[in-house]
Amino acid sequence: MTFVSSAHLAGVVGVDATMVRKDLAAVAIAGRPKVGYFIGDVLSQLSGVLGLTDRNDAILVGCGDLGSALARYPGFARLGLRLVGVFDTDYAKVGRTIGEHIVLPMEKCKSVTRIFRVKLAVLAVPTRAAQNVADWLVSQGICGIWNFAPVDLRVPPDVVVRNENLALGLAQLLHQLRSRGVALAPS
Amino acid sequence: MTFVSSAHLAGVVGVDATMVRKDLAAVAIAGRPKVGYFIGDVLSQLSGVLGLTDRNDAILVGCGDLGSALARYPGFARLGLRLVGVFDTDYAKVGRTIGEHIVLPMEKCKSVTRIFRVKLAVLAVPTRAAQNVADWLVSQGICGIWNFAPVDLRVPPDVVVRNENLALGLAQLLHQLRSRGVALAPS
DNA sequence: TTTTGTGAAAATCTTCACAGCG
DNA sequence: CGCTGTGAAGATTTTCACAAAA
Repeated sequence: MTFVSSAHLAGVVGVDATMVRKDLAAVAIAGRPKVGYFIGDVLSQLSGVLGLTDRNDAILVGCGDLGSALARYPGFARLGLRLVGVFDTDYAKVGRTIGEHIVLPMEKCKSVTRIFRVKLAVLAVPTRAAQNVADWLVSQGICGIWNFAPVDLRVPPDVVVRNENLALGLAQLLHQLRSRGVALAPS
Repeated sequence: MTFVSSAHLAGVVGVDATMVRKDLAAVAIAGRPKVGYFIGDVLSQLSGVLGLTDRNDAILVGCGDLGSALARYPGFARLGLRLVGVFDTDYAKVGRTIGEHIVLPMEKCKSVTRIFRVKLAVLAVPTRAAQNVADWLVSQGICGIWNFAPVDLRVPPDVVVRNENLALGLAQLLHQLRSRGVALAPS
């Protein structure tokens, strides 16, 4: 089983087989007639395209429940995300161990960011603090923010923000259920 | 400022103005020429379409870091999500207070689900336990699962699952940064 | 004149159909 | 044969252009 057909991939992912072939062709992954696609090729090429082959250094700011969960979240390591520092302003949390990390005081953030040339920050602070922290991070040279606070951050155009929109996800789920006629609260 | 134009909404959301008009028309929100759309209409109608006007009862299963964060996440209440029960199998956690909730033992889940006729479950258990818990929830009559474990759950076709794909979100952010030429790790 | 609402045009995305290759 | 690769057809989405309304 070192080869896989577009039809099989299509079945697993739940899309049309032609689509799979077109997409793989678009990222220059070639298959062989009669045989299919070499699984090694698919995996390595796809990883490359998605940027998972390089190591991705990042800092995590905010070690509340959500921050702690993220620091321990399984699978980030597999995606190449390496947290080179985990920070919180709350001195009660500083020194605590979270997964593999020890919480550092915010004061250390500047030097860690500079030493490791970190460009990416995971933001898991309370909503009211998010914009301020983001501004500060940007001034430190951060140019990518993975934002978990439910607020739209204002950043310069050269900074990329990805909002993890839990509220939106919930709305979509609710809508899907309702469109199937499921009542979510007893009348 | 009780009216808003499609052009203004388009600017805020970052899409074409015609698109805004088409979409609003699709959900039966009418505007008035020269004036625009009545903001009250837009908000109330849109809330209705998204199912945010009804109360949405749900249970939360799993009170680790992520579960705790979710139980406290601001904004769910505004979206109409009401957690009627918060559960964990770990007796060390049972009885603990998380935000407004008290952690209940899994044994109580069955009766709470039945009494409140809960159809929606938020799943925040360790990856290895997710499928088992999901199976059990479905057998209790749950028909919507908001899954935070990084695993594709196998459920009957009448059950709706929404995966909160943190890994995917990260991959997208990394890809965006790389396409802008940002190196995320020093060489 | 400004802004909605919408049919028509343009662009894009998806599927079909089949040549080519092993 | 079975499966890839791809041009053409089909479907859908987005944009354009303009009539109608206040």
